[in-house]
Amino acid sequence: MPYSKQHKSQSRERILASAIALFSRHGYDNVTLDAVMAHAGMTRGAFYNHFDSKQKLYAEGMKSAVSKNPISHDAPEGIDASEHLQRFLNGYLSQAHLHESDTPCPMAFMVTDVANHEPEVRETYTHIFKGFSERLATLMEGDDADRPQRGQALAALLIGGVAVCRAFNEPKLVEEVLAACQAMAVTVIKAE
Amino acid sequence: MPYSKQHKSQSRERILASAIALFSRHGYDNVTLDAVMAHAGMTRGAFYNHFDSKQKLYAEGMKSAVSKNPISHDAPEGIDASEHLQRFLNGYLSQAHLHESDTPCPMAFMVTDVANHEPEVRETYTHIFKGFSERLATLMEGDDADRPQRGQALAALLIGGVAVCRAFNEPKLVEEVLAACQAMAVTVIKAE
DNA sequence: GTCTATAGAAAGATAGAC
DNA sequence: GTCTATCTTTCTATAGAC
Repeated sequence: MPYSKQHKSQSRERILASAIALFSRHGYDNVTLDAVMAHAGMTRGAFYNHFDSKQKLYAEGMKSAVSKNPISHDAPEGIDASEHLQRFLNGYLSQAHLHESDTPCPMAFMVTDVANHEPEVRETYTHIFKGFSERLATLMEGDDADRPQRGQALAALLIGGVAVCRAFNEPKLVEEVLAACQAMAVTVIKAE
Repeated sequence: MPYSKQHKSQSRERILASAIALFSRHGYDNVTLDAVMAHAGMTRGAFYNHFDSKQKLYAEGMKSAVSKNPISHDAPEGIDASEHLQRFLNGYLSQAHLHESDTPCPMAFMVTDVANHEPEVRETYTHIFKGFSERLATLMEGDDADRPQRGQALAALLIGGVAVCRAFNEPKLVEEVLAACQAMAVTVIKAE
C-alpha cells in the first residue's frame, strides 16, 4: 500500500485548513473546490476521497476551526483570567485579525454565510457561539448571576465589530470602530 | 409610446424592493436574477433595461434600503429622542425583524456578503454605517465627547446581535441573545 | 490516493420578436 | 419594455488511468 493512513489524515487536515482560510475570507460561493484543493497542494479529483460534498466540507471546516481559537484554551502559566481575557480582546479586535490571520474567527467572518446554510451548519455555529459566550462569561468579573447574559452581549459586540469592519472601505473608520468596541468591551468585563 | 416613464420607474422600484428582500434573506449568490424578476412580477429578459448587471443591482439595492430604515427619520410628533431610540431598539432586536420584515436591516443581514464584494458596494456600506452610528449617537444621552464612540459601539452591538441570531438554530438562544443585547444597549444609551 | 478528462447542471448575459 | 430562446461560462461531481 503506497499511501499510509497518516498520509491520508494529513491530506485531510491540509484540506480543512485551506477550506477555513478561503471560506472565511471569500465566502462559500466565491470559493471553488479547485481553489481549496490547489491551496492544499492537490487537485480537484482527490477531494472526494476525503469529503462527500462541498457542503460537508463547510460544516467540517467550521468544527475544525473552533479548536484553533485561542480563547478556547486556558490561560498560560502566570497569567490571570482578567489579563488572559484582555489579551484576547486586543487580538480579536485588531487589524491583524481582520487582514492577516490564517485562522480568523469563523463566527465573525462567516455569520451571514452560515445563516444562509442548512441546519447542520447552523447547529455547529450555535454550538460554537455558546462555548464562546460562556468562556467570556467565565473570564469576566462581577456578579455571577449577570455574567451569562453579559457574556452573550459581549460575544455579539465582538463578532459584530469584526464583521462590520471587514465590510468597510475606509481604514480610518476601521480603527475608530475597533477602538470603540475595545472601550465598550472593557466596561462590560469590569464588575458593575 | 405604449410605456410611460412612470411605468419604467415603477418597474425599477419593484425590482429594487425584490432585490433587497431576497438578497438580505438568502445572500447574493443564492439569489438568481430569475428569482429577483419573478418576485418583481417580470421575467429575466426585462432586467437589463433597468440595470447593467447583477452587481450593480446589489449596490443600488443597498442604497435604496437605507432610506427605508425607520431610524433614518425623525421621531413622530410628541415622542422625545430617548423614547424614539428605545422603540427603535425594541424593533431592531426582535423576532419580527429577524424573520418577518420585508425590509430587514441590510447592515446586519448582508455584512459578510458585502465584505466579499467590490469597493463600490463596500463604500455604500461604509456610508450607511456612518449615518447609522451617528444617528444613534445623536439620540443617546450623556457627555457629548463620548457619544460618537458609543454610537459606533452600539451600532456594532446591534448589527452583531441580529447577525448572529440569524445564524442560530435554537429559538431559545435567539431570545436570550436578543434580550442580552437589549440590556446592554440600554446601559449604553443612558448617561454615564 | 491522486491525477486528468469529462459529464451535467446552473445561471449571467445577449438577441430578436412583439 | 417585456417577452422567449439561446449563447457561454463556471463549477460540482464522477469515471477511469496510474
